[in-house]
Amino acid sequence: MHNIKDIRNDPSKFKDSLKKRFLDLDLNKLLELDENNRKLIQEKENLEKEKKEISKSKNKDLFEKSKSISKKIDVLENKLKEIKVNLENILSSLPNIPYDDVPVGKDESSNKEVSKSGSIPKFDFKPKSHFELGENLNMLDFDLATKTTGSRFVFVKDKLALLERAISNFMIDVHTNQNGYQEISPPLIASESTMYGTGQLPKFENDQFEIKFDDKNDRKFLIPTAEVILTNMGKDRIFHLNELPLRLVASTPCFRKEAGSYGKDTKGMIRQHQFYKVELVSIVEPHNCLIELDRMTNCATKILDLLKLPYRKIILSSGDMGFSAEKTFDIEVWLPAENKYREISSCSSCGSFQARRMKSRYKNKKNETVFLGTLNGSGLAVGRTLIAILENYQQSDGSIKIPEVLKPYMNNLDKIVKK
RNA sequence: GGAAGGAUGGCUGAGCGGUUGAAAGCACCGGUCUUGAAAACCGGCAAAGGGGCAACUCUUUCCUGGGUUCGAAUCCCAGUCCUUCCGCCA
Repeated sequence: MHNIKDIRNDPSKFKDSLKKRFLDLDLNKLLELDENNRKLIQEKENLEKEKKEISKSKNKDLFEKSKSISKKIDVLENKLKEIKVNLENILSSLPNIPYDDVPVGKDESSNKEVSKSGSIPKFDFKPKSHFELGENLNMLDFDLATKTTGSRFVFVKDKLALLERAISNFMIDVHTNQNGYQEISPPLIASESTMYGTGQLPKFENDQFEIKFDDKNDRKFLIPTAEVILTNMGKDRIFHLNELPLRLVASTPCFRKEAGSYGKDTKGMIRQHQFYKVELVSIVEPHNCLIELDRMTNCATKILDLLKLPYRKIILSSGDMGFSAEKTFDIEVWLPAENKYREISSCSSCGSFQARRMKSRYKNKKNETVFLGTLNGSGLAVGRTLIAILENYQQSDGSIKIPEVLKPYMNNLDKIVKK
């Protein structure tokens, strides 16, 4: 959410910065509503002042007049309510403004590689895809999931289920013990206002799974990422300076409809309606956002370093970034079967964009109340890490070596082999 | 699901029809003192929005939404959430 004052002060600058998002919108309606809003506010305030003075004077002769003022105020209030709804509808649908150093471009083709790390494994056989490997081991079962649930779900079984759990535990341990994050086990269901706070609503309702509760006025959604629930821990709150930075980590299932991506990655577990993800969230003073973004990104890549998985870091172009982000680094892991890098983490700074939506504030050094900065990043997507391990650690016989750092989490198992 | 109590500023907590935006304490910020810190003392300190270059000023807000009244944190109605007790249950 943007501050209407910023838009009002320099509409053309604001418009230009949204052009980086390839949005050419007409701000006139917004500005017109804003002006009208302020005009009516002034009228209303004058009446209120008058009314206040009458009641203070306790002069009975003026009481009738006060009543008639009340009626006028009622009319104005109704008009204002309507304007406010319209204003907020427009404002809440505007995406965040890309930070200065974000490459401008329409889509992922303008993303820029920042760095590369790790060595790409050489195979003296044709590497298999994760779903071939998993199905041959009888440890990934897509057909069964289709039967019980539907498409884009999977049963992970036996030692791969253990591996999935190990990955998750390993990552959380690194983030809590070495990276200074506090572990959270949050609700997996979020209220409508919580979803609004991080920017999933109102614009992206179609991507969300809504839960049916008895009370129809109280809408609830399965979280599409722990970012939603963790970031909203600061909702409607004023933090003390000494509580910052707040760094949170959670491993949770995520639920996404992924509407519009049908036909993409239909095979395997790259794109599922449900997947586990270890999520990092930082709540910081807004001027520290970009430093924190680098820090967070390093926390994520550290996991890949420890797992000895090759990856690259890219900066997303303005057109490819998420709605709430001002700057995003994606980390892509090497997948031998696809012979390319695939996204395994996405770390974003949202500046004060989300904080403004959810009224998440703190008292700064000068004792002023200001909006916080929020960041979120995957550290990492568990399902995709499983895929990357399957593909990068596969052996010619179809078995899977276990990365050194995961062995303690897997009863010191060396290898996953077919029974 | 049944019964009772409650919701006030960053926090604790008074107020229960008329300068109450709201006592007091804590926290926080500034200052005096101190080599420095602590303690002590003095001062400041709610948010949102409008107007103004600014100093400043106005309006709203005591869970939410209605109502009574010239006037509501205070009275009435509805709802939400919390706490305690009982029942049920992983």
